[in-house]
This record gives sequence, structure tokens and C-alpha cells, in this order.
Amino acid sequence: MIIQIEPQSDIPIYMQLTNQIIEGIARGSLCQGDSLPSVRVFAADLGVNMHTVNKSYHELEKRGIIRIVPKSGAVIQSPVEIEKKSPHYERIQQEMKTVIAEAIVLGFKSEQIDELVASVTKELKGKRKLK
Amino acid sequence: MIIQIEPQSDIPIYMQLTNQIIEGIARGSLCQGDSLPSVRVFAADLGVNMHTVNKSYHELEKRGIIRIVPKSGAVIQSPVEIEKKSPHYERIQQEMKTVIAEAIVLGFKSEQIDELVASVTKELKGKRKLK
DNA sequence: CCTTTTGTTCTATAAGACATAGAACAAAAG
DNA sequence: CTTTTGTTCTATGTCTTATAGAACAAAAGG
Repeated sequence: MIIQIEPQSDIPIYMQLTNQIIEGIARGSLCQGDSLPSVRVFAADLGVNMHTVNKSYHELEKRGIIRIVPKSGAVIQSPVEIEKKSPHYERIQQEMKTVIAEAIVLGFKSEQIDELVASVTKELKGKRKLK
Repeated sequence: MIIQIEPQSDIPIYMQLTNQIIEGIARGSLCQGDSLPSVRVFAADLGVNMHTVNKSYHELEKRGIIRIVPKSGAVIQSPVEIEKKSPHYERIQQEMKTVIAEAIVLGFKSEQIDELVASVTKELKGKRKLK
């Protein structure tokens, strides 16, 4: 699992880390049931502060992606059947609306949006190690 | 064009405004070639500071959505043919990757993603006033 | 049993972002 | 000629981000 942090980015470090962990899970580099490194070890690896990693882990827990077991570790959750009324679904829906609205305004046709979604989905799901 | 600002949100005001203007253009409530209100008038309408609106306008300009004509106004750009190498395309692509990765991790199947994209696209494009 | 590691919590500091406010300016609009 | 415009500047206050160090009790490992 390769994480690349850009300290000069306008995206906060803890958010870069959060997004890349999510991408790693989506790609299958990290599997459900696996544990993430301890905040101290991970922070040392990345060259960032322990508290920054901690913040990222709690962000991931808030989004239902990992479960933090006190004194034990951060375990990647197995996905459950997602309901349309759940906060997680509505968050994804809102984020998707924001992205697609901007795409439309920039001149994307419906087919171009579908093509982009397909290529991104394929890239992420394509390299999964099947159990 | 109805803008709803939530001061207590964790999303900055200037970003809420930016996103809602984009959504308004996507929906067709605002048309290409139209001008946005002046920063002072808009700020008064929304009950926020002039500088906050100004920041939003410059964010929109940075994303290629409006053109700020000095001493004149903020004009909504007509979309040009988007190229896959352009910064705007790559930004949309990156944002899309982030959203889809999270969706996958939360258990979305490819068909569910397609369905979500279709419904959001339809909602945004559906109510457009055709020229 | 003892040492290490763990997550958590606290204080503290520094830098930057966010939002507000007020003032001033030159250019454009009316 | 007056108003409105976008821009620019100073200033203030709050919040976020990121770092650092210390301390604690619980769990893990030998």
C-alpha cells in the first residue's frame, strides 16, 4: 500500500490520507477484515504527526469505513447492504451531485459522464483480488 | 435562483455558494451568457460579506465556469469542447474517482453506481429550458 | 511478571483559512 | 456627475490544521 502525501497541497494531509486509504480499499490493496497500522507506526512511515493519522482514522470511522477497537486497532469494515435513506448513501449522493453538476457546466455530455464513470469504476474494481 | 446558505455547516460559505451556483447553471436556472449579480448586491441578498461572494466568484473563474470582466461583471461561460488532458477534465476525473472509491468501499455495486449517476444526471439535466 | 505498544486525552504552539468590517481607489454605467 | 462596479488594503476574531510533548490505563508479547 503506497501512500503519497503532498504537504504543499491545498487538501489537508489528514484528508489526503483518508482518501488514499479509501482508494486502497476500493482497489483491493487493503481487504475487509484487515487492520490498519497503529497511528504511531503509520505516522512514522509517512513522516507526519501521530495526531494527523488519528484524525484520519476517526474520519474513516465517521464514514462507516473502519471500526476503531479501543486499545486494539482500526479494522476495515465489511460493507453492508446500503439503504437509500442511510446517511452514508445520502452523503455519496450529495457528493455525486456536486461533481456531476460541475461536469455538466463544463460541457460534459451524458455519454461522456457515463464513459468517465465507467473508466474510473473499471480502474478501481479491475485490479481486485477475488476471494 | 434560490440560494440557501447554512452558516453552521462545516462546508465554508464561499464553497456552499460556489456549489449552488454551479448546480443552478447545470439545472438551467442560470444560462450561459447571463451575468451574476454584483458582489455587493449578492452579498446583501444572502446576508453575507462582500468578500465572501468575491471569493466564490474567483473560485468559479479558476474552474473555468465564469469570466470576470473587470469593472463589468461575472459572465457565465459557454462550455467549450472539453479535452481529456485539460486541467478541468483532470479535476473532474479526480473528484469522480474519490466519490466512486468511497461508494465502492461502502458496498455499492457497479449497477448501483450507474443508477445513482443516471438519477442525478436526469435530475440536473431534466429541468433544463431548451433554447 | 514485566516491558512495550496501543489508543486516548491533555496542554501548547504556530500557521493558515474563513468571515467579517471598513475604507479607499479608479473605471464603468446611468 | 453621481452611482455602482470590482479591486485592494488594513484589521480583527474565530476556527482549522499540524506539530510537539506528556501522561494514562489497557492490551499484547515475551
